[in-house]
Amino acid sequence: MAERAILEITRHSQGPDVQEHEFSRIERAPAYRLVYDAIERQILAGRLRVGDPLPAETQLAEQFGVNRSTVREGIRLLEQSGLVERDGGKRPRISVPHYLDLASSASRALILHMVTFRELWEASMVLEPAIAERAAGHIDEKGLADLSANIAAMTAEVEGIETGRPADVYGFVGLDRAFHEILANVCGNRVLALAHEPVTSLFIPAGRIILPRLKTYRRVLDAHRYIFDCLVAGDAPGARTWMHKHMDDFRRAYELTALSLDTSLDAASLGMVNGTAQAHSR
Amino acid sequence: MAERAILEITRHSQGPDVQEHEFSRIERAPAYRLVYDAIERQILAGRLRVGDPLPAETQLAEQFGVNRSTVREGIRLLEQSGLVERDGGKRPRISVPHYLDLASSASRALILHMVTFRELWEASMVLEPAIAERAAGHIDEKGLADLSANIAAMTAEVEGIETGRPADVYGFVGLDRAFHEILANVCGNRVLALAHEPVTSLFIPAGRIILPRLKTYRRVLDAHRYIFDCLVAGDAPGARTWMHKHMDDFRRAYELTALSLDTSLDAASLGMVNGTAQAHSR
DNA sequence: ACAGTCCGTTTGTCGGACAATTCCAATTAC
DNA sequence: GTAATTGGAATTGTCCGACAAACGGACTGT
Repeated sequence: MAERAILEITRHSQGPDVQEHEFSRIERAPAYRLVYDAIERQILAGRLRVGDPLPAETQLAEQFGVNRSTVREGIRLLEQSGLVERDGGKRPRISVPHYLDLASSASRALILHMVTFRELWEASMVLEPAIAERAAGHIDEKGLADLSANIAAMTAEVEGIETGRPADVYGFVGLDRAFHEILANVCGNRVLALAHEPVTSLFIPAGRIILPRLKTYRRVLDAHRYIFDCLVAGDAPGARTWMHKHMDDFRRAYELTALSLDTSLDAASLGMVNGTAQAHSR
Repeated sequence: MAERAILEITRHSQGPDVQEHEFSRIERAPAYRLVYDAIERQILAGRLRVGDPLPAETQLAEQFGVNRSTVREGIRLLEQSGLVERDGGKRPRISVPHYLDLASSASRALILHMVTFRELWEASMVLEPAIAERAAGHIDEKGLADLSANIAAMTAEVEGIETGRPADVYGFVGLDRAFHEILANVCGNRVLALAHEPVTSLFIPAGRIILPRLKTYRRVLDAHRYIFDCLVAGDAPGARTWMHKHMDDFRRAYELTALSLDTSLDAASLGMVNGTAQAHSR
């Protein structure tokens, strides 16, 4: 019986609760947005469960009493907000957006707002040591293995560079980022991991500026090694301390490049286009 | 001359680089997504500037060589990702997503992943004191005025409650949230503000659980007052210390409700539906 | 200068159509 | 009996054409 009423669209037709002198702002949302809102509510309320396929477009159109095109536009909104996931040409399925996916678009927004390197560094001085500290108490076997592999790869890269091979800056920065990302994901706190993600993303352009100029590859690797050792030993204060030093190194290196801390990270220094393109191709 | 080539769509038609035995996975992104990618690139590259109106749908359809419906679906993706903004029935305009908008959907994602109160509290113990500390050095006249008004409103509310009036829990939690949000926005660091936003969002359901049970209204107000006084005096360490106490109070209160710190904040316990609906109706 | 009117443009929505896939189930081959 | 095939129904992606409503701007009358 409730089958028909599962999905209902609500035109927010401002009821007769208008004041006498003041008229409340008249709100007209397009139908495709109402479709989006309605389906979103069903998902958040749990009536449409994660993993289930989305009802067919024609069926939705019929239930909502709108055209299929309108329903499709609403579904696009859901798609971009991560609440439905389509895999190839298959039926789109209800899904829970992974918080880290959303963080990548947040970092894009930050770049467009031209945050400065100082802001990035300050935030990382707050977050990274806290994450390292907690990671010492929460890391598991797999996390340690991942970190170990990451350090091994970076070691190989650094030794290659020191024997004269041209540096693969992109690859190195990627390894650096991966190290910090692993830490965030094993620190046992998803809120911190989410808060941290834009920081790692923004470090990529910053790293690409610094590393080729100052060649601090070995120094980065050593810091990672010390942190790793602390994690193995379960030494939370040590992990925090080393991470703190590691981050402060980064600021000093940036200052040595003669770039002001208050210059903004702009989209030109990017890889940004690649970054977002990747984010959408799940 | 470049007028025609400003917007170009790239079908990723995997060239003839297929191996002999292995066929590389053919990738078919739907056209509406290619439209999205193409326009996004133009915006990030700065060829479509913020504030400009988006080209007309028919024009885009013609340039891309696809149907207008397809273009429209692509625009919906842009819309949800915040890169275009439509105000009423007017021409949609290119816009830069405000990072805080994106954070609200991130906090929704966190709820769906059932983060625990402990995670929320830990993250706030890291972020809130750091923000308070920085706010002491950066706050301006307007920020102080906003905080002052916020505290005045909360004072009125608390005094009303203490004279027997029934407590407006929703209103109080809203004021509490606003206080912390103002702080984040005047701390002079947008990365921290972004990282902080999901924390304030998630505190709303938590506050609604705690406050009516323990009636710690006065205690919250006092903490806000102490912090405010430190900000006025430019006392950064003091602001940090009081915020630290304020957050720790919150944990203790939560424990007193006999709820485990490791219970998750679920969508049911919160006006999440309202929250997101509000977020979209900018 | 200002208000009102007219008209082209643009968006929102509708209806229908069709190719390409996917899904599912019955059928066939072993 | 089980596995492979095949055929049709369902579904998505895309296209076409159409129209009402709202917006923007020019034009006009006062």
